[in-house]
Amino acid sequence: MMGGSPHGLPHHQPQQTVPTYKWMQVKRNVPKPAPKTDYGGFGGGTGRTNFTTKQLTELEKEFHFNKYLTRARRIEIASALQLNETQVKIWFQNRRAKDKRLKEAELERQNRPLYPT
Amino acid sequence: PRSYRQFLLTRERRSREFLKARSYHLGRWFVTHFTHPYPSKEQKDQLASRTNMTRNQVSEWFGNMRRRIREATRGLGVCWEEKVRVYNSVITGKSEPLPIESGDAINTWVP
DNA sequence: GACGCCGATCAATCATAGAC
DNA sequence: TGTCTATGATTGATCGGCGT
Repeated sequence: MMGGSPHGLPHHQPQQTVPTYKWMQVKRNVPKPAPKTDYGGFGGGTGRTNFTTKQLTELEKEFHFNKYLTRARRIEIASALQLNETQVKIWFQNRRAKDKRLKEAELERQNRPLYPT
Repeated sequence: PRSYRQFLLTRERRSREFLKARSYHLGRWFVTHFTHPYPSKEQKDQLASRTNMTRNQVSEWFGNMRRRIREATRGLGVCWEEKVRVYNSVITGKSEPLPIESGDAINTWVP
């Protein structure tokens, strides 16, 4: 496994005797979805958005019609659903990724009996 | 709202058989690559076949595990062995401990 | 330079199987 | 039988890289 090369790594540098595990320090910036215009201004721009069922339904419908959006279409949808263009864009990206995952999962199911039940 | 199919799939993949199969291989890989617990696509496939999981499930397992350990040992422990021990002590007896073994040689490769 | 896409990942949350 | 917890899965959003 691991075509890697386990070449020993000098754990102690002049400055740090403590091994540094960068993955432990990983920290993402807080999601900053621009709140909808108007609407009392502040929308608690912090945190992730919870799409409504209606919004998801419409997005899903659009996705089945087209997996990719044109700029114009994106603006239309964002406007109609009260979302940012970015949110719509990201939703489509995530949706395409999901589509891909599902397809791969489907293939795996065919290529591997598993789960004799 | 989940589909019934999804429900069955979820239940199936959480059976004891799968839980056992994966904890060892995935856990071992994790502790022996503690400096960079990010398996490549090929490595994920390998682990997936060993544990009868899908590549995505392996990815999810590592993602969840990295975060759990990150949170549990933030500011605690120094070397990887200490971190793993901290994690194994923080979790209750119900959790699956990381299978650390004395004399473990850790792969120190880092991108 | 900005913009969109993609692959991988994160972070918060959801949902459930198993323990009690 | 119902409650609680550990953990797999989902998903909006981020990060880095690449192509246009």
